[in-house]
Amino acid sequence: MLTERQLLILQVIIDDFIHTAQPIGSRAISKKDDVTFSSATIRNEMADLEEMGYLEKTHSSSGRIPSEKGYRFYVDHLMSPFYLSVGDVKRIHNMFGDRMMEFERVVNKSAQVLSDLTNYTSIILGPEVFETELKQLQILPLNAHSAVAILVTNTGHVEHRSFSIPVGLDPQDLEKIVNILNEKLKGVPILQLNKKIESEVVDLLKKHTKDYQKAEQYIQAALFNEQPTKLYVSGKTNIMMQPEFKDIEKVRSLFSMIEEETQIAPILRSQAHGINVMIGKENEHEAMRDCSLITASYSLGQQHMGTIALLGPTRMEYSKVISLLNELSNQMSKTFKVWYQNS
Amino acid sequence: MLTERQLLILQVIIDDFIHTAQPIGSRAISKKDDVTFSSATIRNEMADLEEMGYLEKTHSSSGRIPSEKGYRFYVDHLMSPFYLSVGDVKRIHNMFGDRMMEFERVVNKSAQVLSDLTNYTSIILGPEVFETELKQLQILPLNAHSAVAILVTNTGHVEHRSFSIPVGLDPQDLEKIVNILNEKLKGVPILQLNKKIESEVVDLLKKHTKDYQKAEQYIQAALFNEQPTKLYVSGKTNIMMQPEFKDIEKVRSLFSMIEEETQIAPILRSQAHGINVMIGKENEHEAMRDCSLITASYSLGQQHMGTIALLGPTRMEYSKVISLLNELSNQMSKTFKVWYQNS
DNA sequence: TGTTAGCACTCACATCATCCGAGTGCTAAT
DNA sequence: ATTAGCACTCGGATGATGTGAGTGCTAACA
Repeated sequence: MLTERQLLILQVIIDDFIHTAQPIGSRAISKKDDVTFSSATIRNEMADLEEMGYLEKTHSSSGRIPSEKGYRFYVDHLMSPFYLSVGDVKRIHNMFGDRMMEFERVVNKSAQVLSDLTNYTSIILGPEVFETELKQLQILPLNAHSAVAILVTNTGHVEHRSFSIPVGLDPQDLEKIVNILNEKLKGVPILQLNKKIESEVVDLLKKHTKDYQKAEQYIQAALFNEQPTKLYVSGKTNIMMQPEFKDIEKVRSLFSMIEEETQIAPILRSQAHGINVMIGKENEHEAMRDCSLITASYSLGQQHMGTIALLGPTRMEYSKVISLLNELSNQMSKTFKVWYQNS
Repeated sequence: MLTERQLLILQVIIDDFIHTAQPIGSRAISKKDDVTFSSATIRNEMADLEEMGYLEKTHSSSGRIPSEKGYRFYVDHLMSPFYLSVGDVKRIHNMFGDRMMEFERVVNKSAQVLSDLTNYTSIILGPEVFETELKQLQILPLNAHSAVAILVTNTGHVEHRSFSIPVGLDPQDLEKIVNILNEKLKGVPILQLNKKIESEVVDLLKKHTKDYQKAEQYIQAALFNEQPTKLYVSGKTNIMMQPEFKDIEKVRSLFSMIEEETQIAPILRSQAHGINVMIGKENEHEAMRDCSLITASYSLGQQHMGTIALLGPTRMEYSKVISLLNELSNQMSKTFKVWYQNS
């Protein structure tokens, strides 16, 4: 549909615009090394490309800039693969080589490195706990009226929650409850905890404890406070360095969205596995009209765990970002496999 | 030193400027209810106030705005007490009334509410663990080569860390180590953990375990990964709504500072107990040149725990902010006392 | 002697005209 | 089919001009 020459021109324009953020004119294109034809020819071709919707003008006599359709075409067909520098790859690998094995830390660090390497904003959706299993439950009284409940999963994820001890609960019963819970719940997938408790634990509790009501209350407090998926964001200030975000109102609306977990988390969660690119208005959220969002998923075996994303202007270094995300998500998946697969 | 009339004029100017962010002229002042004298008189007085350094002009024929010295005087001598609305007080109290007793949550929520009530940015420095004691240490193997260490303090604070099990460490020894550590370290203040281990635990370990080297390594990994004090920030976008922050470069430098824990934490930590007000250049940090920072401390009994701060433009509602911070820090101290004092 | 009315003066800011140059579209020549 | 040439467009920079809010100063007044 597009001639070789048109492809070349489109590619030159996008590559250039990604780095300069300036409209590019026919004369400038004609000076590029691999362009052999004159500026007049280029003007004609550009007019055609504009008519087809791949290019835009900022005003009637300006140079051209890529349209969103142009970016989409670029990403799908035109983009040349980006070869990560040895240093960049090393930085990614190093995060996993360390003895620093805290899950949360690795993810957090990943977000930092990613925003650092790209100068965009990185957002990582922490692992969903769905398929993980309870490794151990512990309830530790702190004093007469408060205690802390600690829940460890087989992936090394730790949840803890302080709460008041229901007045009048027998300390003896406390211990019994914990023992019962541990015995019955160890190895149970987190998602099924609730069902399991109803089906097998409740009766036991009734039998062994004086005050079942209190105990029930107790368990509820300890286990079932909502625990939203963690979101790791890094490099928010990078956004403000992009020339397309000189306008503070734009930045503000974008920031509010990112800070609101309930806004951004579902967007990341709804992305398909693998690499996804959302360009400009392809993002349904108002504030992301002139941003692109690139997402990659990471997993534990077949099990999808979470999403890594980079947010930047539509004028984004797609090629580099995609390579980085690929590298990181592979590395994460690989590492987590080693850590947890055979647990 | 200042006449009654000058005090009145200074107060009117600051009160007005705090709300409008506009320079205020003699005519406007003369129209205020409690001002009885003419604009010409006011002009003379303003000229004097300017000479004394309490007021400034933005250009030679503009109205006056408060100088930093003016704000300082206002905060120290002029400010009328702010009576919090019943609703606001309720919102603060409610946070503590709930069964939601997670320490981190209360602090986090506090930051949110604070930024919400003021439209400034709130920063809370989480509790230092200095004087808290180790309640329990637990090491839980997840699989053949990784484990999670969990450390609980008497205040219900939980730290956890995943790490690799040194290759070749005998599982038998693992249990022994944990037992020894627990026996010897229970009740020891966190700060003295290291010393205590050296003085009492090391010898025991040498005696009871086959491979002391490995064990040492193990303990190091589990306990002494740096754990920076948590920082809770909320309402960053509020800054961008202030007219003095239309300039994106200003916002960016401020944001970078806030996001960098190593920058902002020491500043908060170094504040004296009670309420502190830092106006404009009184803040040594470059990016805070035209901000004010108001801090309040919260404590557990006599023991200082952490700092609550509000960051806004120098044109800040000092009176309201101080009242709110007072209310919150008192409430926090009071609540924590009930929770942990008699543990 | 303190207060006030009056007035000339200042300066930011908005508006408007002008100029410049990068870039286009179109036409005609190659 | 390509390209040189040229008239045209428009954003952005520069400068002149007017307006109005606000000042400082002087002189009159209580």
